[in-house]
Amino acid sequence: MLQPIQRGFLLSRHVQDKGNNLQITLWLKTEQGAQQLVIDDELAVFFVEEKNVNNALEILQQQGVRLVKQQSLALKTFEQVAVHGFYFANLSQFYRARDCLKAQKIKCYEDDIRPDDRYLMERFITADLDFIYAPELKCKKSKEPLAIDLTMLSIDLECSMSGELYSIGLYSNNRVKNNSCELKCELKCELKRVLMIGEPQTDAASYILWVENEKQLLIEFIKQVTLIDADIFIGWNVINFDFNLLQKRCDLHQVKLALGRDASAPRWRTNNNNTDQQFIEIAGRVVLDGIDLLRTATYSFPSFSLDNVANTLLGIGKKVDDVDNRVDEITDNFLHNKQALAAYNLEDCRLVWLIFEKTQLLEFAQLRAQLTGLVIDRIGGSVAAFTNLYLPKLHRSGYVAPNMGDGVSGLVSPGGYVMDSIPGLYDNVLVLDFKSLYPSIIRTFKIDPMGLVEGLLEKEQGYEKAHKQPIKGFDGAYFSRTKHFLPDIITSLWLERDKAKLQKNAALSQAIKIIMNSFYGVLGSTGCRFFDPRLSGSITKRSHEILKTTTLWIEEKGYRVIYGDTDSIFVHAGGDKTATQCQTLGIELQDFINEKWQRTLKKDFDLPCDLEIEFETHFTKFLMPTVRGRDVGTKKRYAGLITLHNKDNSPYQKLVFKGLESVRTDWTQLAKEFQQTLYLKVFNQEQVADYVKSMVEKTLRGEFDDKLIYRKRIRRKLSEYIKNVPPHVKAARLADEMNKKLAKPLRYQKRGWIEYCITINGPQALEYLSSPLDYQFYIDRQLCAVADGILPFIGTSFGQITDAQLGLF
DNA sequence: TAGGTACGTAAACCCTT
DNA sequence: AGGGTTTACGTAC
Repeated sequence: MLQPIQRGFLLSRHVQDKGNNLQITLWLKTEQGAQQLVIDDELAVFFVEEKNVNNALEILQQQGVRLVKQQSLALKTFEQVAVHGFYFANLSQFYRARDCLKAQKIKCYEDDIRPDDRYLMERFITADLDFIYAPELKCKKSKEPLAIDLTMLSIDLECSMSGELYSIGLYSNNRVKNNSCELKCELKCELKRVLMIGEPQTDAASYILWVENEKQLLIEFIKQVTLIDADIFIGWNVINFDFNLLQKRCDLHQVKLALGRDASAPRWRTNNNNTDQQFIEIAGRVVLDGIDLLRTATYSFPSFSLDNVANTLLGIGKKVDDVDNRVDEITDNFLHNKQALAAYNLEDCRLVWLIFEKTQLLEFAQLRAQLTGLVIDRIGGSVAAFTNLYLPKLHRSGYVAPNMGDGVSGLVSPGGYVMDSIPGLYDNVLVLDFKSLYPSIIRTFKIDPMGLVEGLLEKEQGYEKAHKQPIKGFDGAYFSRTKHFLPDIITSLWLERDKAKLQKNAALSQAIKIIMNSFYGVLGSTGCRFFDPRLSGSITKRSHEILKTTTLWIEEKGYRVIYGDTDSIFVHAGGDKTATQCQTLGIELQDFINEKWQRTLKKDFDLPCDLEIEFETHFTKFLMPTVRGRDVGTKKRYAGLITLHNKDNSPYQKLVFKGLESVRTDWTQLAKEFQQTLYLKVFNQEQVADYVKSMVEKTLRGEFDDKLIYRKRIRRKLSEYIKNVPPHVKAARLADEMNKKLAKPLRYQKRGWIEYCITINGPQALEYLSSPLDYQFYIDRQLCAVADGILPFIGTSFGQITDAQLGLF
């Protein structure tokens, strides 16, 4: 009897040796629930150049490595050398073979591709798959993305300083599928639970579940997890902290941390090269960390503390205490006010949940998995994503992929082109941007690893018909007009992104944008097997040409280009224009440039043009500062005023800062507020002298003491600052010396960030501030530096204004 | 369990005097 | 003491 085809979303994959064979385990979420698929007839494979085959076979035989089969294949390397496939029954033979051959300098191709990844990749399976038992298991890519809901569970631990658990919070608010009701009807089911060690309190909230001791807490947690049976755990630093601690406490009490859907304990992996990053595998479940995922989605915060992120994204204010006090407070609450601790515990779980909802993080992660084939909990992975998408296509065109390092040569490819700016205080500056410039260059000029190989062959062999001539790149590169993949991969992503934008699906649009932009970076990264500076160089050098040529065209029309960076051009429209005239001009320039590029590429390359510039911003006022203390214009630092409209169409002004002190986290609040107010006054042609003077006076009077705090990252271990000891490191060392004296934990030894002030005795950490603040330092280094960025453009300076002030005394 | 380069600024460091 | 160079950080794109 024919089994029905089932479909599922891939939660995790795993490969291991079982007996003498490989076993690939996939966990899926299907509409009927979670399901495990086991594939055990796969072989591991790598490829060896034909000329090395006999030698390789001999070596493997000598070493007693068992080869299942070896065969000639219709595959060749980028150097056009034929290869044989070497197949192995299990991982251990595969790895031994690889090591033996490597030791004998015999090159193996694709020997770093794990069999589970290869199994999925070669079937073009990313995240959605169809499977059938007919009678043995068969998997294939689902034709269209599935709409399978994954359920999440937010967890958070509270514990003592030394890691003894107090309580565990659980929160979820998953959508509930309701089949009896129309599609529109969406039900949510809120779950609140805090497992708390202690005597049951009769008046306590009903979500508190009292347990006797730590061991019971762990057992109850496992029970709850099994009962709730969520697909995804979420939390804040949840792997490195919460799960890590759970594992330790379970080990201590000899409790099996049976969180897997098959009741297995987690598998842990550490990052061998650097960092303390740990990876966790739980059978049939996934752990997603909010911090990592926000970073992957390109969110950036001065601090990724839960308080700060919740505050910024949700506007939910929780008091931001100092760390020591917080730990004390938790312990104090555990001893005297368990209900308060439970509420606090639950609230943190809920905040994480709300952040995931607000930023569509789960949807983002799911879409990324569907588009790239990366597992849903993967951090980073641009290179792997590229490989997943590219490798199977390459094989079907008769090539094996090069190894890492194959593409290296003496060449270096440049980055984006940054124009020299023309400093000044301007009215009406228009900004035009090329949309996704690098991806559009890849599309237009057919930049592609295999395309480069084929293009060079075509060039060598010569083609009579002009239209078949490969496209000239840079550094001797030629790209085939017809044989390539990347341009088409980008084109289809581009179309998906346009759809996503139409549907206002921000998470999808963002996921696609990140993937498209990562392709250039990957081609220029030596960590990628397809790295070749001729590829990245043909992208960036073309972008230089495009930016310079576009600038020329605008100038030929009689407008002055005052700046440009990588894909943007800043045009001075002239001070005599109305807002409407500026809008019209912006559109006019945009259309003119787009049309001209179409014609130019047709003429020069016989290519359709996917480049597209867009008029994006009209600055009514704009400042392009000079480099500090010099006459030349700066790069990557500017400010401007734009006019926006409320819902009722009433206009309001918005200040924009790029690169300047206002947007730098390592400048004081004083400098930032001063800059914003001062720039606004200058843009609105108001008097500034009184304001500047009053800021100086108030600073001296101590009115701004709470705004004089520097915040800076400590990017290395404290002991690694040897050649140079910057102020923030001085403050950190002093603070930890104090901590040592007071027998408190050291806070700054391993990376992190510090808040400090400059006192008359030098830098001191905020928590050990003992000397008076050095007001003159702040006036010179923060107020003066900010003021002199703009005041010269209205014919004055900080010195001039404050000298006059001193003159009065 | 490998996306990139370009750039400005502050302060420390180092050398010469 | 002064000036050039290096280090560290954060940012634009």
